[in-house]
Amino acid sequence: MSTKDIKEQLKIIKRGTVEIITDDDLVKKLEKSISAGVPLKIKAGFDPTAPDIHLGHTVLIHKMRQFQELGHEVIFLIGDFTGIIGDPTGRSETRKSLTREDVLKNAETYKEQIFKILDPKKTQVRFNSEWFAKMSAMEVVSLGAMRTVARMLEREDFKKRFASQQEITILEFYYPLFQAYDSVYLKADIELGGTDQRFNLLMGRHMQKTMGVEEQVVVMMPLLEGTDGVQKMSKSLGNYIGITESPKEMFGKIMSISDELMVRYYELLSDISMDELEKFKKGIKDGSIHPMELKKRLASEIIRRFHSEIEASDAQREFEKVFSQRELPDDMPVVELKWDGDELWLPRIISTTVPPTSSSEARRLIKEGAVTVNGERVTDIEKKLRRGEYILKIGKKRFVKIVPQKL
RNA sequence: GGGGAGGUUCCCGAGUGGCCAAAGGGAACAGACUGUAAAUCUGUCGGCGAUGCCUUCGGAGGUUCGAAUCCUCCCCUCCCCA
Repeated sequence: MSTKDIKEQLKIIKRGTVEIITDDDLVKKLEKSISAGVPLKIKAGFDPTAPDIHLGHTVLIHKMRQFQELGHEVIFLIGDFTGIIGDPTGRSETRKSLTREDVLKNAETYKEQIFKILDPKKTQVRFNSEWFAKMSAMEVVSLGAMRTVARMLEREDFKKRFASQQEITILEFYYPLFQAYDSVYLKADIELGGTDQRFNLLMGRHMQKTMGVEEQVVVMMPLLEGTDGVQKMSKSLGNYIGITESPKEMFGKIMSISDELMVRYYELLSDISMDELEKFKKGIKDGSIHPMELKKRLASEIIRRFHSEIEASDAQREFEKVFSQRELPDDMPVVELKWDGDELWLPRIISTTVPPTSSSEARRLIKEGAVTVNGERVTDIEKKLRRGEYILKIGKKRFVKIVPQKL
């Protein structure tokens, strides 16, 4: 059990949150927990639809870790049952149901990844099919009595779909009810979720109250902005940093975020304390700390978590070498090139060795001064190269080593 | 079942007979500035050894010297009425 007092606990719990419903209930729960020496049950549900976990998903997991460190009991709930229904949240159209096999496969991926953040020994992994699979029809139907259709239609996405005459199946109406029942069954003290989960989280409170279980406190976390700093991180927007990406890619992506976003990432993804973060902010303001140094530190911390200490420092060294000192990277793709005659036209060489490039594209790049051959910038689109070895650099980050194909 | 709107290059979206490889915005890619910052500014943004040629505007035909634009049929999406 946590030795920290309520004030300290609250400070940690509130870090990065958007809203807590309600603060008073949270304080009461903590008081009770401390006096009785019983940890709180923290529940967070995950819909096993996303095998590609990115940093945005880890915000919640990170918050779970913090609860774990405070000595509370963390339940990582995999919604294998509800995953088959498909959460309609945020969808403008009916979601396709996943097959049972998909769900289980994705759940495995989740388990693999979350323990890079959570302590496996202190984490309960549960599947909600555990209780739903054996529920009687009677019980299921009775869940439907929990809410009226009018209340259901208050939810923004349902409202929109209903108004625009798109279909909403009764099955989808059941999703929030099932999620809420998870909280009832587990007797959750706190449920964590993103701001987009508001309706479902509150449904949990409602159902617990109705069914005579103490109401859970709802802790809502923000949806992390992607690398563009504006829209939420998502794979479809291409602004994500996946946690299985290579250390090199991760380092590069993190270094390219804005300073403001870096502060945000520190708050939501880093282990450093808020006090330390305050010092950082001051340092940036008065110029005593260079933001770039802090960004490197952040990148390093994140890579260490998902890869290793060594890979983190390698990634940093490589980054400094290539981008700060403008030297060549340790390894670059080597392409064998067949020379038909003595000389080959440079745009031709580029289009055949740098994958998504046409010769038109290559001409443009040359005109724009983006192309370097053995360190020399080339701006003549008529340039030809004699048979031999060359190192091409296209833009800031694309390198290719050309070697003649053996005869 | 009846009525209406529409499908355009990665996305949004103009264009309604030649001046259209197709406005504008976004994304992306480059260059400058830097800290690979972000922001900003500038340029590029179908293909081709190219002041020209080829392929693109839902699909298939047709009219025309000439079509993304007009006609016919088909496919798809959305809205209204029942």
